[in-house]
Amino acid sequence: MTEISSDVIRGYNDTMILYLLLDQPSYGYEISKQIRELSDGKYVIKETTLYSAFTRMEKNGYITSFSQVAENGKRRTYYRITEAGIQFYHDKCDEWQLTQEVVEKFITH
Amino acid sequence: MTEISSDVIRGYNDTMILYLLLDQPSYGYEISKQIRELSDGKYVIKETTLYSAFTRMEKNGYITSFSQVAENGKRRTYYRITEAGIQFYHDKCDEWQLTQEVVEKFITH
DNA sequence: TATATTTACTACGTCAGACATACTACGACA
DNA sequence: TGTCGTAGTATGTCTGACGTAGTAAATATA
Repeated sequence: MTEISSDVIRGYNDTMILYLLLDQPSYGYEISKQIRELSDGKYVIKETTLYSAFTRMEKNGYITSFSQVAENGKRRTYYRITEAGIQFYHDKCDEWQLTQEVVEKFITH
Repeated sequence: MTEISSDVIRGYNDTMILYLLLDQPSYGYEISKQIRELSDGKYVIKETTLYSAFTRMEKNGYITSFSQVAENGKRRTYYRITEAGIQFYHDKCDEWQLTQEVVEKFITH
């Protein structure tokens, strides 16, 4: 079966995460589930990939974090997208269009 | 201006090169020019990226190399795609379809 | 009640691919 | 004479993904 390799999705993990933060803050486990569901199980992000993406994006100023006790009594780290993050996300969407156009020229159907 | 980042194209450099080898053997400089032209200048592969891709793909059995003296009297290293390379290329094309479907869910237009 | 599973992470280390920088060498051309 | 185009090679660094492992609390199941 065809699978999505890490080399291919590399560079779009951040974009996917940011997309899921556009509406409201969220946290690791939730984001992970949403990526799996939205992609119909075709893509499952690794935990280490996800949490290192959070760290990187916070350092880059694309997200901010805050700790909060959830309904279930557990302490979670939530992430909120910043203005810079929104801008970055939109730039990535533009880049995706361009990438598609280019790669398509080298693909046979 | 929007540019294609190396993280995004990563995983498709090999595919692009193989595409250009489908019809006949070719060599670095020529491949490089063709990628630039076919992409309308939107993507220019770096020399180091290209030649290390040749080395990697030869090791993986996707291409074979032979040295030949060209019309201009210069010795060039040509590369020819193998059966395994053709198979790999087609697998990558399938993967591209899948990747597109997945990424699209996280992109706003 | 004991155990397994789900939730929600953190730490550490490795690897591959892209690329920056630099260098070689030859012919054409101005 | 020097620069541009052609056609590479060598070396080393960086980033993002991920393998492996461990922690800990809540919830479901036997």
